Amino acid sequence: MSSLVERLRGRKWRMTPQRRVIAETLDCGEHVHYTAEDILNRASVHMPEISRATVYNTLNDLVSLGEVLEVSVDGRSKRYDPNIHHDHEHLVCDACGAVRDVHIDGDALSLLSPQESHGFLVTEAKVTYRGICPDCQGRS
Amino acid sequence: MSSLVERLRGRKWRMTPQRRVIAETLDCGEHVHYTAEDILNRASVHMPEISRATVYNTLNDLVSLGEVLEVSVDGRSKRYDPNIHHDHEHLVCDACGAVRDVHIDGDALSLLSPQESHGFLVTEAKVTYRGICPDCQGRS
DNA sequence: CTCCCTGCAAATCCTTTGCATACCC
DNA sequence: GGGTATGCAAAGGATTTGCAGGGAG
Repeated sequence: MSSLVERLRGRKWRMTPQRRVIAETLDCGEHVHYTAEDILNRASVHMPEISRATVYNTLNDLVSLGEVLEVSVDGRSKRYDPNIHHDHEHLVCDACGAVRDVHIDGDALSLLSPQESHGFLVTEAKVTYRGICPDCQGRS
Repeated sequence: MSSLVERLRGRKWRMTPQRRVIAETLDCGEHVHYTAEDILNRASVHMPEISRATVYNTLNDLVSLGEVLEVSVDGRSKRYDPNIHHDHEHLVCDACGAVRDVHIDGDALSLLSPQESHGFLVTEAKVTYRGICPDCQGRS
């Protein structure tokens, strides 16, 4: 599977230094997803002048392009998931809010019986697992 | 199952007119969950002077008490679910953001194999179904 | 009578937007 | 060079908080 940067280049997306740094930062967190603020902080290490607005704009562009997924697990900041080409679910730490990808065996869609759909046209099922991550277990 | 208002009375929670109206409003949406702003609007019908801060404070208190669940399905506003005493999952409309409860047959926790837990102490699995609600299907 | 809930307004957090400039293609 | 991404700062929506007064127990 190609990296996000490679895929974007392939789609002839206008590439700028800022956008490259953001895409690379997203790829680094392929299994642990960051908030916009996280991305800004990490990108700033390699490019101190990068602006908050550019990070937000770029993340929204990537979501619109369908190359990155927006994940909301708490009411606070959204997180961004670059790993859209593998089907997966999310595992959230109740202590620190970290989010990582996991793979499951079955299909959660099949757990919903037709009469429980209440007239909705149901297209997707996502499972969110919650618990305490290894780091936070150690800290307790 | 007792209503939210009855349970709160039983827990000797300090009851005020504002809090009663908020709790009753939550109970009205037992299967369709509201945002804080929704609650404010609906409560205002019965009590026009009620303040936004009181609604937010009260909702947070109820979440802390464990009597109401906070639900985040998009990056926008949180929604509040008073139906914590029945195990259930959520069905979200991608068009209007409405959230309602559904019941499923199996258990999503069992879909996660131990080696996929990545060291997390996993305590909960929640499925979020997405689709288009009957109202929005009609509107399209 | 005491404590804490309420309402108001200001503050805070996260995110978006307007505009002039810079730079990718 | 044209069009668009960038950076800054200000605006915007959602939620929280400080403080004075009022009402529940």
